[in-house]
Order: sequence, then structure tokens, then C-alpha cells
Amino acid sequence: MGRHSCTEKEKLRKGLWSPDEDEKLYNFITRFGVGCWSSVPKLAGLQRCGKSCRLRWINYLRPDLKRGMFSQEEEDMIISLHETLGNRWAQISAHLPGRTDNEIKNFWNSSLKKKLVKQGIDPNTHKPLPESRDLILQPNGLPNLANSDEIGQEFCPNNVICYNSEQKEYDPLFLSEFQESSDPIGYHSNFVTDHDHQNNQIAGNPNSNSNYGFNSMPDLANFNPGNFMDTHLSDSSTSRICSYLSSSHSSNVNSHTAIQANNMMTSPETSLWDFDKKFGSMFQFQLKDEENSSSWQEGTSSYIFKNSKDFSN
DNA sequence: AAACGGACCAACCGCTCACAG
DNA sequence: ACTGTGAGCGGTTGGTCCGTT
Repeated sequence: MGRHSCTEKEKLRKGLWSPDEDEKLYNFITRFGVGCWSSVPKLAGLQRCGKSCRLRWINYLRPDLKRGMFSQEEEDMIISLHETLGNRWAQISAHLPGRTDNEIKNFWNSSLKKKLVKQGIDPNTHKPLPESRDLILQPNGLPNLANSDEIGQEFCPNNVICYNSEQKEYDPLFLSEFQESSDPIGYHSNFVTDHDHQNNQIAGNPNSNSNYGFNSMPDLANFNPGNFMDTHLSDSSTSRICSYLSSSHSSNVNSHTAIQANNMMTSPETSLWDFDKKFGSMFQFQLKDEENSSSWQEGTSSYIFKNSKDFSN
């Protein structure tokens, strides 16, 4: 007898989450906190398995998620942590606040791994590849000057010329790789400063040139809920917006969001989980009723989640 | 303009672990 | 000690986007 996925037991939805589902889950978790995931779908009125809800919350809806491009510091830290921890993404993500294991894993597989290979470093062992080039770049993108005697050209930060010393040929690909990793502001435009973080300006700011799929995000730094239009939204924007809205009363966005998230988790309302054991179906009714009573958060978030594509397939 | 291919990322699957009964 | 259940984790897949031909 093989295992069955949670969606096989009942007719449960799979695939991408709709804004409506996101809203239900977000409202439920912010109200009652994280408890027994297996009863979340029932209580929140979702046709999903608890596992799917958990993943959606952790990887997407959580208000303390950072999103946006990885900074050079984060990149270095991932490489360094991977060297000691291996593919233990959850442990690695524990060292990077606001980043999920899934996000780091994807970043590693899609970008960092290739970058290391091109730098002549085995991404598994973090040691130089046997056939690696003579010029080994450090994780921060700078050349390892310990080997500089063997390098045909001197290292010059603004006018670097790189040679494969076997062929003594100019290697444009290698050069572009170097620039990409060493010039985070210019070429990549993905450098995220502490200042950016503090002002929550990373995602959605068209000036930030984020190429991580948040191009349709609104500029949250200048966001005005009154002028908020449907066109500002994408399916990947909702958590950021909720985060913003949740914290819009405070000038210190990040700390307020963190406190709110913390309060959320320790909310006395989490007693719902005990309550559910006895009065599950009855409470579901009550919960639906409560959703109709509006608060600023529900009002704004349902406004947000209503938008976007049709996910009803 | 259409077809194609690669990159990226969200989400699923299946396994392991922890814990309660 | 054993068993069942739920949570957590890592590998993998499939859809979408975007650049190239």
C-alpha cells in the first residue's frame, strides 16, 4: 500500500493559491496564530490540506518575510553556511532572518551553485574544481590575491582583465561573471543596504530593478492606500502589502511588524485550537460571522486579496 | 509574430522525526 | 516498547516569464 498525498484523501485543491485563499489563510492565522495545521483548512474554510496551508504561510504569507534580492552579505553567508551545514536549508535559513528555506534552496540551485562553478569552486565540497581556472574568486566576488602571482594581469578593481592562464586568452564570460558579483549596485542593481531594509523599499520599487519577480509590486515606501489601484497588484505582492498595511501606523516598519508577528503567535486567541477539538464545526460558523464584522485590517486585506487573476481552475 | 529554451520560483511529494497515548 | 499522527525538511516537479532565434 503506497502513501497517499493529503489531497487524495478528499477532493482538495492543489496548485497555485488564489488571492481569496490567501486572504482566508492570512486572516485566520493573524487572528488565531499558528496551532494545529491539520485543522486550519477546516476552520479557515479552505479546500486545502494542512500541509499546504503551512507551506503557504511559511513561504509566502508570513508578515516577517524579507523578499526581494539577496544582498551580497546574505549571499556570502549562505555560501559560508552551506560549506559547514551542507543542504540543511532550514538550518541555513535560521541564520538569515526573513528568508525561508525554500527561498534559499531555490537561490542556491538556480544561481549560487552556477556562480561557484564558474568561479572554479565545487559547490558540494567548496573546494577548487580539478579543472578550475587559476584565478579563483572568493565568495564575495573578489579575486583570491594569494594566487595573484600566477595571474597574467594585475587585479584592478575598475578595469579588471581576466585571463585563463592555460590559453592566455581574454575570457569575456569570466569578466562578466566577475562584474556581476563584484558590482552589486551597477550591473546587478540588486544591492540591498540596511537603509533599504529599514525603509522597506526593496520590493516593488521600480528604481530598485528587482528581477526576482516583484516588478509589479507597488512602491511601498510611497504607498498610499487611498490611491491603491488593481493594477498595482500581482499574486506575489500580497504578503508584502499586508505586511506594510499591518505596520503602517508605525514609522519603524520592521520592528513593528516583528512585534506584531510575535504578538500574533502568542495571542490568547490561540485557545481556539483547544476550542476546536470540541466545537469545531460550530465555531466555523462563528468564525464566518466574525469575518463580516469589519476592522481596518480585514477591510484593507480583503480589498487587496480580491484583486488579481482568476485562480479558480 | 511564433516557437523554443532556459531561468526562476511556488508548490507538491515522500521521507524522517517527535511526541502523545 | 510500540503505534499512530502531525510537523518539518529536502528533493523534485511543473508552470510562468522572458530572452533569443
